[in-house]
Amino acid sequence: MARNSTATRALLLKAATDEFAQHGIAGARVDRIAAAAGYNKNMLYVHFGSKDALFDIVFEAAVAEIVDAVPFTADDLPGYAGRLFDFHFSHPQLMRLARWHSLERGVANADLAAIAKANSAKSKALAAAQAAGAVRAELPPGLLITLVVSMATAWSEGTPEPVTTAGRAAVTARRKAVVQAVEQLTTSRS
Amino acid sequence: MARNSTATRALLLKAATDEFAQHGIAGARVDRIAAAAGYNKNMLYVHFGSKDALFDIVFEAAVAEIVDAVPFTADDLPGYAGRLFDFHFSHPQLMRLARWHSLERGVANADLAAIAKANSAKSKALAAAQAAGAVRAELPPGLLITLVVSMATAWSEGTPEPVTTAGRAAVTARRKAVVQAVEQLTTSRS
DNA sequence: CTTCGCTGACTAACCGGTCAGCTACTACGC
DNA sequence: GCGTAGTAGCTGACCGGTTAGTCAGCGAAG
Repeated sequence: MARNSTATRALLLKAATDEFAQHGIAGARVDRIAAAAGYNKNMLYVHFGSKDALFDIVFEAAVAEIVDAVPFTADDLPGYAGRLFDFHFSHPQLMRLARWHSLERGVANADLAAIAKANSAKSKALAAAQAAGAVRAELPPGLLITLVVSMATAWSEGTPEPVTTAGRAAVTARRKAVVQAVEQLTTSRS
Repeated sequence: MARNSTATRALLLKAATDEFAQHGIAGARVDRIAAAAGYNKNMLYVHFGSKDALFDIVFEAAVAEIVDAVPFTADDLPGYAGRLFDFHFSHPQLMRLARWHSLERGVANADLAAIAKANSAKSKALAAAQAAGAVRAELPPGLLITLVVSMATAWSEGTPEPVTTAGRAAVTARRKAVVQAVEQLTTSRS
């Protein structure tokens, strides 16, 4: 009953994010999204055009959220890994979204350019840090970044951990292991 | 026209593996599987019962193939990582299958037991290797295994790399990076 | 009274699953 | 060797439920 376009759009987007994160593109149901948001299905088409277009919008918003929530620090890779770990742990949906995207959409040419650009910026910063001696230079910067990200996200399966005491302890142990491993990859041998 | 049950079953299973690897459970189409195998859709139901049951069978076969194709060697983690990398590079479907499974099926209780069992066997072997001084003991064995596997599979997105000279070079560079990284995690500091 | 936000009802296509029945192969009586 | 009955393998046609997407129109706000 709000009769407010921007608020409606936000509610639909939120509901769509949940639905896509849980079921993917093929498994998502437009009716379910509309119902969860408390609107009629048609509003989705008024605002976003189609199911596929909606997924694109949802996904881009998620990526933007990740990118500016955890900034890249070339001279502190362990810290970066730790923050990435934390973010994905507290936002399991976004990780699921990314995985659905890679499976159902593949890596399109348009994405490749964006990824390459973002990656080369990070690589360049990391290469500089390596040249300055702040980071061990044994691994090529581009590959090192991928390995670090991979380890930081190794445990994010989308299903949130039970919040028991034991569960929490396991999570902090994992976080510590990730940070420690990245330290071993980036610190010069004594 | 073969009129041969076992051969038919194998053909259907092959087609189903391709279809599920590419589209997941929700995105897979039974008609497409049957057509790809050169049979009528009904054969799928005669042999496998339902789409979901078919996926289970496909998935279990894939897991079995991975497990006995690349054996775990606690005292040579870099080698294990390299072999895992190679296998997933040459069998991109199986990795996709595993990812579809984790997204669409989640981690069910039945799986948890099997995973825990397989993991604890590996952990135990790795802990022994660490105690013997063959592997650096800085990281807990269970966590170390996950990190290693995660790095070894960091690049398997399911889309096979173009087989250009440049593509091949990039792949070998990645493989080298993985092995090297695992070495750094497992070799004692000099 | 006009416009924006919104709804309920509808549809055409799709999709998993079923069923009656056809066809080729086998076994067996002669 | 030869019909013939039985059966396993297989097919095309069908069905009911579901789903993305559409459309005409209603009601509130300015």
